[in-house]
Amino acid sequence: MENLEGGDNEAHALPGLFPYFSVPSTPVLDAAAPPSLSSDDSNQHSTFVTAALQQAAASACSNLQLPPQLGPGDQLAAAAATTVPPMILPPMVDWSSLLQQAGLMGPPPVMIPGLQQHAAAAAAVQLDESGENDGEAASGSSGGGKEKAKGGGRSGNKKKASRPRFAFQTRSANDILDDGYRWRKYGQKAVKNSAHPRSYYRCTHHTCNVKKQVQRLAKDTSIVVTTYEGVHNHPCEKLMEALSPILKQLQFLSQF
DNA sequence: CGGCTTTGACCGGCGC
DNA sequence: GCGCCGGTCAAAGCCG
Repeated sequence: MENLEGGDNEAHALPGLFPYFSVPSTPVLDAAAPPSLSSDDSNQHSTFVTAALQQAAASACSNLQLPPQLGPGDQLAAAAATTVPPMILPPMVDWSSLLQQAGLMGPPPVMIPGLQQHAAAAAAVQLDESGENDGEAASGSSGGGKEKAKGGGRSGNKKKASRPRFAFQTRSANDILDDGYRWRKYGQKAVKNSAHPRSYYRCTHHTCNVKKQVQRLAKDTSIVVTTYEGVHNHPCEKLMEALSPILKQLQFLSQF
């Protein structure tokens, strides 16, 4: 495992997937070797998004033409804003046109230079697998999940439908990356062949069924592997919070 | 008091 | 069929 060149400790936005990170962490470059989270490969559907995305995110930050009132810290938020999938943006604001007018975003769909290949690959995984059971997220599992477990109405679901999963590694002392979303921990399990337990989190948003698993690599405990399952169907709260003053300005300016 | 974490138990999938 | 293992539930406790 190698650190990203330069070993920057900046937070990194993972375009379209993980729009907001505020916890300093070092992304891990070695994308060729998916983390062995467990003895079996239960993450066979995972797409490991590492170097390319982080590089792209970094270049996106540096390429952005930002208004003078934006500090370096805001660059990340702005960069993230350019990469948030349209589906998670609030409907009341024409974000893309606003950002476009401000020079923060190119014509949709947004693609960061250098990212196309990997993002497309990731998107392909999403499309392929989410097609099966997109309804699950919509119907919500808050009730369904319960029924699935304790004896209850276990009728239909024979095979657990696969959902789009994305995993990435960060070198960080913190297990929990602040990705802007709110997570509720619902389980922790000791994993075979690993001294560190795996933690299970679920997005706290009512209609969102995204889950994530967090675990430290057995071979290199300084590396945290975060696996996201599903796609958020709501805005990133912290991102929106961070962007709201900027967007108010943009809205104001767009009137002229 | 609401939201969150902890933790033991339960369940299904899978390999043998 | 059995046992192992990963994933999830849910009660209990903690915390602001």
